[in-house]
Amino acid sequence: MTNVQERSRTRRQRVLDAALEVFTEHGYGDTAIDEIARASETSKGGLYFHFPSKQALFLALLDEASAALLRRVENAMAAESDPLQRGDAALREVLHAFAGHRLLARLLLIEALGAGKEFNAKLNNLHAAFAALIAECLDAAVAQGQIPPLDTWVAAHAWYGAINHVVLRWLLNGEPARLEETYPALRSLLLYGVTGAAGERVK
Amino acid sequence: MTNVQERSRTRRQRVLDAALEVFTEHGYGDTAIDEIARASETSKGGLYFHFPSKQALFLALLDEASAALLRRVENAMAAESDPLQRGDAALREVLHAFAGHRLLARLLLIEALGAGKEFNAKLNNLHAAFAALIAECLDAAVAQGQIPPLDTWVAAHAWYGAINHVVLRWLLNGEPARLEETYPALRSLLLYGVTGAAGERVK
Amino acid sequence: MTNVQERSRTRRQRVLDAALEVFTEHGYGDTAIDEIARASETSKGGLYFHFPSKQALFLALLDEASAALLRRVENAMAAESDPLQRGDAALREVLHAFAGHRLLARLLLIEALGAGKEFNAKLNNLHAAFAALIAECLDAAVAQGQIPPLDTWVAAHAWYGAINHVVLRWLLNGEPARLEETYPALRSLLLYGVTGAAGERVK
Amino acid sequence: MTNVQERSRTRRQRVLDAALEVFTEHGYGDTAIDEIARASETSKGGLYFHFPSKQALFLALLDEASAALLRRVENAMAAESDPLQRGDAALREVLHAFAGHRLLARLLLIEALGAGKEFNAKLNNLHAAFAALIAECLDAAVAQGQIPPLDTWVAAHAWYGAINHVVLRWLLNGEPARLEETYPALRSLLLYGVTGAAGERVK
DNA sequence: AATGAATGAGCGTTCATTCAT
DNA sequence: TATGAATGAACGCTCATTCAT
Repeated sequence: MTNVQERSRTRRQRVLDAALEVFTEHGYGDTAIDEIARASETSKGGLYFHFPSKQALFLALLDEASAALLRRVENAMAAESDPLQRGDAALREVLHAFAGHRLLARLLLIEALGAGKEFNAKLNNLHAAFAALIAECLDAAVAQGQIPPLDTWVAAHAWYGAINHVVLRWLLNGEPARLEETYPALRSLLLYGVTGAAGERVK
Repeated sequence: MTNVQERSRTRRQRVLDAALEVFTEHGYGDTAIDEIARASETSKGGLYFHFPSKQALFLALLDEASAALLRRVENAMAAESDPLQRGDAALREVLHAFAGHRLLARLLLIEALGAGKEFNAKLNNLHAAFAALIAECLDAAVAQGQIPPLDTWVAAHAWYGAINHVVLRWLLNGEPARLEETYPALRSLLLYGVTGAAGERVK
Repeated sequence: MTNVQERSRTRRQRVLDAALEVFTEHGYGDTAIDEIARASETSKGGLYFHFPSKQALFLALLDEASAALLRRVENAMAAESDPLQRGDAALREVLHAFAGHRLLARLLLIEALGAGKEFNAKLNNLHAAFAALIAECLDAAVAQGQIPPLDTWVAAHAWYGAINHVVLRWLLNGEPARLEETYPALRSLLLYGVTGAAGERVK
Repeated sequence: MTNVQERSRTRRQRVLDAALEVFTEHGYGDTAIDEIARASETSKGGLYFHFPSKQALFLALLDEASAALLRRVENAMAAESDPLQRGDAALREVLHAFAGHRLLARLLLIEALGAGKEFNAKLNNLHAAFAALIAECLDAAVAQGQIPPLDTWVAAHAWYGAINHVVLRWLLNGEPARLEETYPALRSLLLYGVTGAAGERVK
């Protein structure tokens, strides 16, 4: 990689970093391009050299964030072979990722939703990819007879929604203080529901 | 109530109705006050007579929508005496309410989130109220020995989040075509988790 | 006319007057909307209330100027019955109008041309209307046997072009100091060409 | 001339060619330097090596175009010895030149006018040079007794204006389809005016 | 000679809000 | 109560120009 490319990548990344910070602080609509330029120690023109529009910048951010989250979760799942363990790993990793990167959480769970219809496709992709990961585990678990057959589409999305909402509460309300301590309760709920079924616990 | 007051209320309500429609179509940030004025067959000045600001109008809308949703769910729950039945009724009613009033769903699940920090308090209230309803059922069920003890805060929010996410998919992606047909799968998941525990099913 | 309409018309007219002045001083492209707003003692927003865009404002100006010029010339022609006298009156009036309203001349002969393709249609209309007036005279003169048959389309446009160019020199170069003193020479040229034909002069 | 100088000239010329094309398509104000750079397969920096500013580039273009037009007309006139024949040749050649090089016509008759006051001097030079050529013929014709005395300043400019306007109509309106077929009518009008004086036609 | 990333002033347009009527 | 003309701050974006390489 030449120096020029390196510097270019540096600048581009600086803009993305600043954009994440500013967008998640003020929201898409209330963020001025000038703010991002200032925060990235660039000029407005320099920013527009790397990103053709505010929308494109936000989109690039969503892409990056979605990919990073998915990568982490996929890696965590790859370390497990048992289907339900893989689902468990996904849950743990999502909580861990969001807990460790509050801005990423804000971006994906809050700002992307209200930013406008243009961004829904990106969100759809993320949701679908996540649900696919979860559904895959569940299907495998069903195939292995670990769990009874169920509507994996609904289950996968409900699973993801349950996690998201808990994260959302943490983001909006600061409750609970440590996001990851919700893990046992969430795990239990998703595996056994509210009726518990203590006697049949897997593993 | 005098005729004047009545007319005033009529006008005010017309504005709220129009605002719901326009806000949910374009989003908070991309909605111009003029549009709402036009849609409610009022003038901009007339609108500002009834609501002191755009923010206040949106807030009033959130209030109204939240209250309406809560009222419906509370009524549905009041008809049941068994704790888990009450939770079941809540689930059914939320799906029913959102399925029958897509704009309400958009407003509460999408627009309110991204509209800015000023509206988070309202959302917090709604989430908290909902979680309280659910947690109350669960606590009662625990007290009656129907279900084992569990973290009702997490369970209540996860429950609500699971529903919301399924509704969100329906809003963003049109999937499934009929929202309410997710009810059985959601019910089963929330009660028994993915492990099913068919033998212990309540009711 | 109510007071409100009157005030509105006043404001609108003030903007048009200021726009004529500023556009003709700096050219379309180099004129900032702020300048026009300042010159018309209005706010930018107020200006945009009356005209939806810079282009529309310029277009309105062209419309007004074209119509005013045509009206003047038509009136001057209406006072004459003899075909060639009518053409003569047109020539005289155009010179008179431009001499008395330098801004109008600049607008129609300079700024409108270079302002962009969007405005060519307006110019085409003006040129066509003018040529039609002249061609009409010439056709009548031919019919009455005053002059021999000729290509009236070319003659009419050449006539108009000859006048315009002399006005243009006056605008760009200040030569001659008094525009109207070119009238006799122009008249003679248009009627008899460079060969003069002194013996056959009409009238 | 060294190879380097040659290459430089080549590059410079490529820029001028591209500039003519782009300027006449979009107008001076709406043309971005990037477009010209792209069209000339150069970089922005490379373009600025050859021309110090956008204005200077346009000016150079005007210079080149004016000079080319004048050269052509002067050559055409040099082939004739009779004064009026020389004027006739000028008329023919102008029509021929513009008909064969539409971009040159656009540049000189449209874009240069509206591009701003900075370019008026160049236009003045062109107009003056042209008028001088025509006036020279006319003066000679007067001296030889071919035509009666007349205001050669006005006649020369009116002559040029008449031609220009016909060309302008062709540029803006596409009328007539073949510019050069206006030649006979223009020639007759300029020589004999609308009154024709058929009996006295020179040549 | 040439490149293209970077600059930053400037522009057209929008829109929440005000206020005279 | 209601109207809509008017305000003005703010914003996304452009582009001529510069300069390190």
